[in-house]
Amino acid sequence: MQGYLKEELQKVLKEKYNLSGVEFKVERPKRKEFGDLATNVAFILSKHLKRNPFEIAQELAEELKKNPSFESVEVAKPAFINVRFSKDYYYGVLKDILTKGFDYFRENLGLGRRVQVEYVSANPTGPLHLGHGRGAVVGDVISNLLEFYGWDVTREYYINDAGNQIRMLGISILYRYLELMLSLVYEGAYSSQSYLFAPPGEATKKDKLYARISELFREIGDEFEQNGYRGEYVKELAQKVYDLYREQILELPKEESINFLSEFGLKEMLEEIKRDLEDFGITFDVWFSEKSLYQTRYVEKTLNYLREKGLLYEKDGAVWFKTTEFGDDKDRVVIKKDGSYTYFASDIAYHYNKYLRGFHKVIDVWGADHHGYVPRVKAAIKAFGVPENWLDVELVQLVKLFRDGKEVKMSKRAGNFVTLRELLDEVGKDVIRFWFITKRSDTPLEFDIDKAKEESSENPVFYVQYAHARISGIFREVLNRKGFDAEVEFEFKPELLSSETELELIKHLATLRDELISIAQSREIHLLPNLAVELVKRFHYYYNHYRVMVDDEELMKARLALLKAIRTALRLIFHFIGISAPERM
RNA sequence: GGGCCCGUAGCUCAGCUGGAUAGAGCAAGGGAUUUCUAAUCCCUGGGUCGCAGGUUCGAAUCCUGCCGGGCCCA
Repeated sequence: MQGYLKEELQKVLKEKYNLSGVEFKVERPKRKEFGDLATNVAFILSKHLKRNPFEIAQELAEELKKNPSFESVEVAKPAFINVRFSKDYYYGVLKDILTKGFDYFRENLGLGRRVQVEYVSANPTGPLHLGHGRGAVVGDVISNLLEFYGWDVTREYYINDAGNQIRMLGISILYRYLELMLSLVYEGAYSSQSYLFAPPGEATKKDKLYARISELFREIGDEFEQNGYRGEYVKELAQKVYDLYREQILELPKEESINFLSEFGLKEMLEEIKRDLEDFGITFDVWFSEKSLYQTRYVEKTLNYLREKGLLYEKDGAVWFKTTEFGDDKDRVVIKKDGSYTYFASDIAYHYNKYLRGFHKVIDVWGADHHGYVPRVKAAIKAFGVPENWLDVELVQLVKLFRDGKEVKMSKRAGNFVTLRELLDEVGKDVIRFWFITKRSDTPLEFDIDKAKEESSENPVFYVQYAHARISGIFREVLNRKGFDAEVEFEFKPELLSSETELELIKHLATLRDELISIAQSREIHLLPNLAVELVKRFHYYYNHYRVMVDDEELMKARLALLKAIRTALRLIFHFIGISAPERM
């Protein structure tokens, strides 16, 4: 609808003033006296043409009036042009939605180009917390939108499996495992004959166990105290290790046992993360391992490339990357004094890898605590000669959880944060997904469990889903009582929908198409819940004021057609948000 | 100390590439049910858009300063 009017205006500008590429706004006025759409084009033109905007508006209006799709074209006060579309235009829209379904709303914005959305990418050293969950939803919804609008989307999770934190996970598991073993030895789990008796002059097996436990405690105790992961989940992992391997871990040399447990923990955590995300409706096309960048020498190659370009230098025993040449506020270390690579080094390599994989665009969804990181990664990209806007970073702020009006911070499992799983089990996927995108993602979100759960009847998620269930209910009843199946394609007379309410509803659907497109372009996904509520509000009003199942069969069919179109739009929005469309509630 | 984000109704938030009388949900008060699902609808009240300047035909929107909150870096 907006697109249509814009095109028509551009044609007029070209013919009448020989102007092209003029940027102006076409939008839905807040007050319906101002028509279906209004444009500020005359204001813009007055600057170009150096003429009175009101006169220009009048000239343009005269041209537009020739088009039968417009019922009226008026010029208002300063110089707005208010356009009203004809009924036939709207009836055409309704027919279009019924025949094309989702495709009515589609527009090929991506032109099949490849885009990568990287999101979550949480360290696999603990369960996902709420912040990760928000990032997960944001990334997923963006992906859904881009996919629908013609992009070839790759959803990717970057696994930080190379750094010291994985070793620390191993140490933490080992520490908890030692605690577990110690208590078992004390409690007598190792008190059978074979453990208690030994040939004369030799220590018993039990004593040996005890000595080994003490030895390992001494060796890793400090490290655990300083940097260990303390969440309950580490104890669970240790228990799992014990269930599988009993005391065998003690028989390994220290480093070997740490490596073994690191790998074990990594694998377990990743599986858990995968499960949590799947229950959240989120799956990835690619799980990209940081470690693989080292194994394939990608980091090395990338740094060599930079070195050849003269962008690396040594200072204080470390290797630095001249990111300041590309807009960063200071240079960054890529190889530390001790010869190890920084995270930044592998991040550069990762993004170089993304570029070489041929993505036309890359969107990184990051926690907002990484915002200081954006300039240096962008700098790296520029150093590769890649256009800066090739990468977009969506920053996602924290989620604060409230219960009984108080902030909930602690979780037994994670130690610090409430886990996504805990919230998922308590309030369910749909509610979380909906609420997590109701606010712009770069500002902190407050999530009130009581509102999300206990007052579910007043919850916008249910409000919106209820509309879908109601429509489905009507279709069921129409089939039951009248034997008419509205699910299959049927003929109808749109002109029977002649009331103001009905026409407004169709208009709204036409507008919705424009708004969804604009959301996909700007990625302002926080507007999606609003959009759903707006549409549903109109539907509920309609439901309460008009009966669909009426004796006049033609009228009934026309109204069913309208409901079907509404349901199509609703399902599409639900699909974007990733919530279910219930048949009954 | 430097940087980023935020401040709009009692609460949670839209609106911010300048545009017509600043919106929604919740909460508060009143009303609608022989119905295709009342998890609904209708009505009412509620605002110095943090404060002060500036830019211009016009500012919640752009600029500057200040106040308050969050985060990152040193």
